[in-house]
Amino acid sequence: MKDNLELLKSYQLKITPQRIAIVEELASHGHLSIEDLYQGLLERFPTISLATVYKNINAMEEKAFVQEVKIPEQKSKYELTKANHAHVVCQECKKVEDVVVSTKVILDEVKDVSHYQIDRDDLVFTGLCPECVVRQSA
Amino acid sequence: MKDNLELLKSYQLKITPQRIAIVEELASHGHLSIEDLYQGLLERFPTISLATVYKNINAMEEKAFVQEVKIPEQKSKYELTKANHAHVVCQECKKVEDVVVSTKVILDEVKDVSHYQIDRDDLVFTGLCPECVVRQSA
DNA sequence: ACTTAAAGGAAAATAATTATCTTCTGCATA
DNA sequence: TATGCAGAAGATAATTATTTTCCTTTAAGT
Repeated sequence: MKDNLELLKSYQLKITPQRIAIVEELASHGHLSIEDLYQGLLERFPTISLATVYKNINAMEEKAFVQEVKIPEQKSKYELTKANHAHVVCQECKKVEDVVVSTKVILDEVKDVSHYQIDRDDLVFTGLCPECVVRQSA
Repeated sequence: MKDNLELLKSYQLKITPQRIAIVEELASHGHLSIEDLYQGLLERFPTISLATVYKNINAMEEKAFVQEVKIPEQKSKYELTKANHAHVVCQECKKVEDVVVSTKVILDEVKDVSHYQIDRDDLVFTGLCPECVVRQSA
């Protein structure tokens, strides 16, 4: 994961072992809550402070390096900023995944109906993932 | 607002002056945070407890009478449950409004791409409301 | 290597939410 | 209409979540 170092640098964030670990956690797990991150990092840094996680996530959000994802009925998750995308959430196993869908049609309609100038969209679709669908019907 | 009484009853929520007030606040203001509600109710019930607001909102959410709306960079807002709709948020004046848009196209695409069974969608579009657009360019 | 601004860690301070307990009240029923 | 009770309100304490402070350590430029 050498890229992560470059990536952090390019966002003007000082590179520290804790920050590298946060990025690696996010890169490998995708969507994590503050508590998830803290638990994950504790294994590598037994003395890490919860405040460090908060401070870093806030700093990274500040620099738009990570983004908060607000999900119904769940605590916020964080992900590395990437190309705009929507999220699907499984209400059964709680997993969160990215989905790339075309938003042009709905965006046009929203602009048309609301007369707002839209700069950002946060789309969360909740339901059952394929695995939990079969589990349900079983 | 006589309907509100019937409405509360139909959701098996005991009718109290505080609850009527909460419903009226939500009905007239649309989207309110816990704090907004508390401040609003304080004028009518100088002794109301913040815990009462929390307990009632939770009870109402439980019964699906109200719904939480999670908005980027803001504290959660609550609204009376109504026909499914999306939200537009002005990043300048912070106002939140409902927008009714067709979700069929995007829903189909999400289902197609993710293979999830989708039961719910939470769509939030952020930008500038018409008033703030003109204010910006002025 | 040396310097310094910034990051980490521990703990305290705030904020947000929930729980507990007592008193009060909506409302079903006699 | 009177009465009993489940559930609601209010006050407060207890939890939980998040942010800030303060001091020590460290990344990174010179």
